[in-house]
Amino acid sequence: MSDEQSDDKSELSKAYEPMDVEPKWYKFWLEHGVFRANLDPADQREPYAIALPPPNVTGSLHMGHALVVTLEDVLIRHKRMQGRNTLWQPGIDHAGIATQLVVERQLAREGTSRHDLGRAKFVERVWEWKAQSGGRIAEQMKILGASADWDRSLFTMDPPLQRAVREAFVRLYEEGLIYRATRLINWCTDCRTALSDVEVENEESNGELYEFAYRVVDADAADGATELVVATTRPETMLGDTAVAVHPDDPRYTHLHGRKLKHPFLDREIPIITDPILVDMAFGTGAVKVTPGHDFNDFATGKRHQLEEINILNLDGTLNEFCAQFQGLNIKQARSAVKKALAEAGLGRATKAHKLQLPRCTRSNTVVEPMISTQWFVNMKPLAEPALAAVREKRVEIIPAEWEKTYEHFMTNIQDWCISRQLWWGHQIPAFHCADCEYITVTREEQPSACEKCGQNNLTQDPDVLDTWFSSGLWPFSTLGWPDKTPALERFYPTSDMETGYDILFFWVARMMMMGIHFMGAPPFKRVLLHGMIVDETGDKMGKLKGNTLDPVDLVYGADFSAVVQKTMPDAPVAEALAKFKKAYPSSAQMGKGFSASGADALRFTLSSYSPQAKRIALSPARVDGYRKFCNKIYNATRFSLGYLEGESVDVDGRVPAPKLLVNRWILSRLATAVEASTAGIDAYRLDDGSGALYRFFWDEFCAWFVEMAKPVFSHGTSEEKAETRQVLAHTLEAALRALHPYAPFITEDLWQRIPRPASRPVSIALAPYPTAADGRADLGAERDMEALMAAISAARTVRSEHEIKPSAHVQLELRSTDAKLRSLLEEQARFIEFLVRTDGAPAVSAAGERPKGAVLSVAGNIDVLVHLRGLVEPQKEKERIERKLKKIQKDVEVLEKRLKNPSFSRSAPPEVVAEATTLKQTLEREAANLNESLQLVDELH
RNA sequence: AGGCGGGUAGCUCAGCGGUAGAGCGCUGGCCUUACAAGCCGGAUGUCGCAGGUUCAAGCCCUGUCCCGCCUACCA
Repeated sequence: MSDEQSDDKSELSKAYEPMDVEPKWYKFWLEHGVFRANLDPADQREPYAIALPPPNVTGSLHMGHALVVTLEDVLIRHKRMQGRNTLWQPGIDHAGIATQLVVERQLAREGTSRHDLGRAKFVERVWEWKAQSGGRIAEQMKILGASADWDRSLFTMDPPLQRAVREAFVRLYEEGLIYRATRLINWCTDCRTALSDVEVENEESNGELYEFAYRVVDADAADGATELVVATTRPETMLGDTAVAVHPDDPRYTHLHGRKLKHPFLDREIPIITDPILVDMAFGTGAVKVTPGHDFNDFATGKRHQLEEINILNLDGTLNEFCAQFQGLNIKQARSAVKKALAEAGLGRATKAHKLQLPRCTRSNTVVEPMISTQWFVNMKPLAEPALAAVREKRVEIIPAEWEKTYEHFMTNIQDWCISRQLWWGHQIPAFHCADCEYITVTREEQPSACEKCGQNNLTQDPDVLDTWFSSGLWPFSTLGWPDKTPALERFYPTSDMETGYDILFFWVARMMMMGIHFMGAPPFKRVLLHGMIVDETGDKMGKLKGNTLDPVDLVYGADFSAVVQKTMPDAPVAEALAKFKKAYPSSAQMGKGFSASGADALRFTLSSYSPQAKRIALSPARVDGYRKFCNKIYNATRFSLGYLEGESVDVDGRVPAPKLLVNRWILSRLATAVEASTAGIDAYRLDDGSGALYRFFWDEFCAWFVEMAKPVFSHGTSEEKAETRQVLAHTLEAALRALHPYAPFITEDLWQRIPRPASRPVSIALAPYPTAADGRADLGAERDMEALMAAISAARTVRSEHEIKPSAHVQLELRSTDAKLRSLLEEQARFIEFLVRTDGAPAVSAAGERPKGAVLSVAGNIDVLVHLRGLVEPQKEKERIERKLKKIQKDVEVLEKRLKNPSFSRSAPPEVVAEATTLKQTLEREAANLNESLQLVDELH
């Protein structure tokens, strides 16, 4: 088609094509600087800021990102339209381990390694990689319409942020909150680095509980003290055992108190100790081997009993020189070798199946080993207390509020944070070791010239880098220029809302809270808005292996399913991958060969429509398709409107019209309600309510009733009526597009640019004011009258439809009511009834009368609706239908009657509830009477 | 083991004290001059189970069974 080119004045095609408009408008917004925050001191507008959770530099856009972008963009666009000075601060995280692993894999493919390259060259290489592929995710966010202030975008490794990180580290060190210590930490043997507690994930797996015996030194057969059987899930760690513990009150082992055990493989004697904390008499054999070097509980036990801590592992997880013949084996090999050796020595005992939790590295999925190591730590208690108080005192609100408990639990049980990582990619710790006096100089200087203690310049920087989340914790203020007092920091700190997934509540939100309060003296945001995790249609987590990942871009641009699965499971046969995919998304079966190009707006609307209360968001492609249709609806409604507005003189000055026609008064009243609901929904972080209110308003009220009723006005109305209706149409459409803009920015901009709008409006709808109730006109009388009218029309339509009257056939309609006001309403609105019901001339309105033969009677509140159907009805079918309906009504009436007869009901229930029940019962009874009458008449129909 | 959340129409979910809702699917009829990506209709629920509070209970309380997630662990 030639009419859908980019020329604004061109005729509109019949169907909406998002791909033809979306890229164009994004460019337009950038050109007009629509997304920029204003730092001009003269700008008096109230600020509103969100720090976008910086995606990993390694990442490409997934559904989780799409959700973040959508929710935050709705918030930002809404506030921007409300006249706030908005800042949506974007950026990218350097993602220490993740990025290092990616580049290392790349090197491995080239047959080299980071050790071959050396640290400096390797880091250079990572920067190169970042320059090539690090910007991709931002581009994908733009596809979704993200209105972030891209000019301010930052990378956590950028020099200003490096400076902020050094500053934070040095201050915490000077305050004694950062310290170095040797203790048991989580060690990933694959990443070869220490991990923090939150980077370890526990996964249940089936293991075994293995029992073996230690022989007692100087065994004395007389008192039975020959051996002690211990139970363990990790036999190989016996190489590091320095005690065996029993419960002091355990009668089975009293005779062994104070005795020693002989290590079967090592020249070591192991004391038997008593410890009521470690030992549960009922579990296993009641005797626990104690390995302080490789188990957190044993470590604590060792501290209580001054036991030796022996490290039996090399950094790569193989057994070290303390392990005699087992040296060099990896843990798995060592486990079976130790068991075999124990069995051969006659020490093996029972093996029982046992479920256990394996700690795994969140990055590499490798089993994490507790290991004694010297690391840097942050003392968390003093930081956590004020962060906890801020939430308790409601200075920071967490929404949904359930998460406050989780937050509280974490903050009160918080352990010190191990922040050093044995990696090369990241912020290197600003600590310098003196070769002469071993003193550690911690400094803001990039390269200090002398040791603070001895003054010599024999300094080497600590090789470790900081946990990625250390720099992320500073994000809300480091991005604004901290530690300098910049205008941006002055204006936008604290930020307003922090919106993110609940999965990083501990990783990120808690740390920002602590750092923000500590360094800035105020929490970094006023509200924490947490959304759930996106899962597939069956509720499973998305994962490459499961073949159930969805690429947001595929939904926006459209894609064949075969292409989709080839991308997620490149190594699997297409048929197999396709089967997995269809199983994960049953609704895709209805979608033919693939996803349509739904556009960013449809995807955004979909993502806005899920309740943020839900922990899991089961994304349905069919739902996206539904919102694609909604976009088409908006498009066509505008197309219809333009047909009546273009070329006419429509007075659109932004002032609310004061129409006379009922339908016009009504739609303005509904508009007021809808835009208020949208704002209320967004403000309460219930975007599902906000978007839903507009969806229903636009489709069910504006299109289904208002536009339909405008038709007879435009064809047969007086010129005043036409002018009035044009004005209301133009006004409502313009306001509706503005209301919809935060959810669906592209289509609303495109259409808004085409329709008549007040001269005072800015260059983009994104800068236009968000509509309020004042853009409509509340009119309760109009709402009440329209409800009666719509009910009557629907009742008549139902009768028509149930009797299978062709739409082309006109019927005679009679409307009766004992209410004089209703009668005059129906007379006034006769032409609309005629048009919408397709009646043969205007319906007859009367107070009461004989019921003519061959008429079907329906009830709409206080209006009886008679449709003359002589000769058009099949009596038998009609009879069955009526009887079915009667049964239902009678049941409802019974329930109501029972309730009304109960004396306590009328005594205790509020009067309006009683009145409601009474009228309802009357209506139902009237309907039942009518149906009974119809039943009698059916026989006479033919 | 503790904590949190959930079990409502075939599916995915809203509703959280006053006649059970939405989208998709199903179904009858329509190419009615904005939209067939549409229009006008229809059907579908012992609101996990058992007790209790209340005039009134998906909604509040107690117990119970499933399903998720989180935290901490019995070696």
